[in-house]
Amino acid sequence: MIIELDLQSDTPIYTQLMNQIIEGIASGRLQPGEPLPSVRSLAADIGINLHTVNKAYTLLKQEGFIQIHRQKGVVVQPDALPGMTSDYAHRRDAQLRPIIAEAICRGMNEQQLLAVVHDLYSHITTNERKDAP
Amino acid sequence: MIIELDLQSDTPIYTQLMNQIIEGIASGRLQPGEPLPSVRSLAADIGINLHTVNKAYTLLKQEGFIQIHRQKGVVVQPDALPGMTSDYAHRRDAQLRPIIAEAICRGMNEQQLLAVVHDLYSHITTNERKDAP
Amino acid sequence: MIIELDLQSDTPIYTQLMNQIIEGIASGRLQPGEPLPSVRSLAADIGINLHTVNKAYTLLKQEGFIQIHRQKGVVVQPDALPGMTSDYAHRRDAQLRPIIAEAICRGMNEQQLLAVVHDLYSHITTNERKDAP
Amino acid sequence: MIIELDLQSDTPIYTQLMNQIIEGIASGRLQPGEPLPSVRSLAADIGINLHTVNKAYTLLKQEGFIQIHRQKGVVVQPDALPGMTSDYAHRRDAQLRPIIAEAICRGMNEQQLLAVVHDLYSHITTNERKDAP
DNA sequence: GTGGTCTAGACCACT
DNA sequence: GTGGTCTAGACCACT
Repeated sequence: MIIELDLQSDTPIYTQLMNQIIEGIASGRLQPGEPLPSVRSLAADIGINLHTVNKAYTLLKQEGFIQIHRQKGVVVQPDALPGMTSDYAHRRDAQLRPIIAEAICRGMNEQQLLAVVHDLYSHITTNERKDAP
Repeated sequence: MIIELDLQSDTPIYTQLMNQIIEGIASGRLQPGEPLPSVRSLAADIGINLHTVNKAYTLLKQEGFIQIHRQKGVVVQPDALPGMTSDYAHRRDAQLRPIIAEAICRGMNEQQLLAVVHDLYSHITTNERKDAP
Repeated sequence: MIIELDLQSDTPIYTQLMNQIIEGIASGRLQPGEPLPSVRSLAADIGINLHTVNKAYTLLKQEGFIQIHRQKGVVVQPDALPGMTSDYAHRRDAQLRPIIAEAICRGMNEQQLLAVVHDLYSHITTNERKDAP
Repeated sequence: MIIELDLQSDTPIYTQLMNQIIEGIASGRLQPGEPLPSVRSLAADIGINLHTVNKAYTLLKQEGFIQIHRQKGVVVQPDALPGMTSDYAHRRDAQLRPIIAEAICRGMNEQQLLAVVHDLYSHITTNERKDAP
């Protein structure tokens, strides 16, 4: 899987890395049980600090998206993925809320906003590369 | 308008403040041309530092949501609000993308996700208090 | 003479007022010896504070662009205008310098910059309204 | 690069700092991709507060003259510099206009004014020290 | 070590 | 009284 980072972004690198892996899982490009590169090799591949990869992996493990085995290495969660806890629902709404509010201010009506969400949803699930649409 | 901040949150206070004001505008609770409290009085009201309010106001001004008149104070943008630039569209998509990806991982299908967006959209535009839903 | 102020600009109103009057003189729309409105009437006309007009007039007088007579009121300097002191030359260069530096950074070559200055010079001296070009 | 500030000037320190850096880029003394001192070290070097440097850097970043990498520090924009947007052209003209008007009032003809601009342009691009001319 | 955020407190320009 | 600027000092996230 190709990881694309923007080192100038003000989104922390470990967050970008987490997002890329989560999107990989969402799209099916990363299958349950599929091995991920080791902390060391991934850090070397994309030219970032070991600690940064480690932080991303640790958080992904905490949230249940991956498993880290001392010997076998890192794999995409082979069992049930996290699911829709109410904690998650609150966090999701808190993230969406300001985005939707800004969209309204900028003149998007509900149809337009739903269309954008639909497009992104389709785009992710149809397994295309990030830069495709 | 009631401002609700979570000082424990890892979202910076000035960002929360910006979001609250943007949502106020989106909901119609803040009308174009309506005066906002001065930097000092708002800071005193919500018990934070004047500079933090100033930063939020300055950024909102830069993005075109409010106007700052040197001595008259601050008002909600009375002229055209920012609008849908392509810069904005990219930023919006970049914000939505990881949220949607995580929703997919957690088993939300498209209908459920659109329903969540619909609810939040309606909720904001029907001018309810934040804690209502 | 029509005064155009931008109350939202971060240029102080008194400075804008000074600039408008200086440009009026430069263009010939304001002739030497020509009377200017009183502080009171100008403030009323353009809807700003007395003190603001007063400050602009006082500074213009200090710099020699106008005369203020207790009885006769305010007139455009009927005698020699300020002239090119070395103080002025330094101030002018200090003002131009950062503008030129930014123009260079943004890719303007010398011809383009000189053309812009030429256009503005012609524009002012041909006595057109501000929004003409 | 040597930074020269006038703490007595009524031009804010952060503006002077921005101007010096922009002129450094214009002159070629600061090359694309070249690192700039950290907020803290520059503040210490020139004896001003860290926040003042931070403000200058943040604004330069917003205008696209520099990049700020979270931990690696600050570099001169290695990619394309801002360029000539119409926003910029308007701002530039608005800055030049009162300067030109005053020059006219003080008796400069167009040749003289163009000569001054030419001299400053050459002076900046020939990479001389500020106090040279 | 780097920038980001926040506080507390001060003085100033503008109106 | 308003926002703008500056200082001093602190803690934090990130790498």
